Amino acid sequence: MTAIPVPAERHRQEVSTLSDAELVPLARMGDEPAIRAIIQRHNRRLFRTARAIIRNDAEAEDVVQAAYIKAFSNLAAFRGDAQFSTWLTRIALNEALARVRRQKNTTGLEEIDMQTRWGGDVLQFPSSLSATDPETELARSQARHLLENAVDELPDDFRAIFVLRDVEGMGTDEAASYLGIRPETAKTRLHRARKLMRQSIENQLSGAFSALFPFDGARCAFMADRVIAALRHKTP
DNA sequence: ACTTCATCGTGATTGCAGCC
DNA sequence: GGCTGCAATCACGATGAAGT
Repeated sequence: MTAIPVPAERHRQEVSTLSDAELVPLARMGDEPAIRAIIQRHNRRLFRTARAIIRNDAEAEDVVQAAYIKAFSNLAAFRGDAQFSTWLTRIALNEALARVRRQKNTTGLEEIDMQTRWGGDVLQFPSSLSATDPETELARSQARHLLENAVDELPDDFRAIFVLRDVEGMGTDEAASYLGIRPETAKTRLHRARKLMRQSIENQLSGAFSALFPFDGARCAFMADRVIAALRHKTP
């Protein structure tokens, strides 16, 4: 049995189906469901973008929040020349870069690095596949940590382009314009970022390769027993 | 309707020059 | 010497026209 939507609820549902171009005028008039719809739609991209620059979850959340506040307070400034998402992401990016500059002035880089490395779990990679069993979930979680560590180890410039292109799936030109660099530079940085990612992951896994397909201990001894038994049986 | 081929656009790779 | 950006080139997939 489906409940009949009350007007406010119906408005919320209708609003969630609108395009950004349709939502913006509503948001300008202070329409709360429209503002919520915009936030829900762009949260992930903004967080990832901010997280790529900041390397700290809590800080990235702050940045995204500040970016939304700034954007909704200055919606009149959005002329509609570019996509709304582009405008929004650019604000978050500027906010994140400004915060990094402030941090560099007030905090040692090493300290920021420690916060990042030991600050816990993070950069939300998409988990489109549903969990199946605990082992699979554990393996997926380990793989995510591996990737997140590798991303965190990238130099700032490389990390930004890597996240925008490979995590967010932007095109070269779009990502380059977000970062204010030439597309050629974006390509080179992405290529080198991927190379560094490969090296980093290989380093993290170097011990693991030798442990693949283990065949030792009791299993090995049992095999030896069987071979010897077979040979004894064969020789007269 | 299907297959083949040419064209175009986008991304990947690499070499080289300039800078610190 | 290593890092970075630029430019040239290569590779590949998407798309549309032509032929069967």
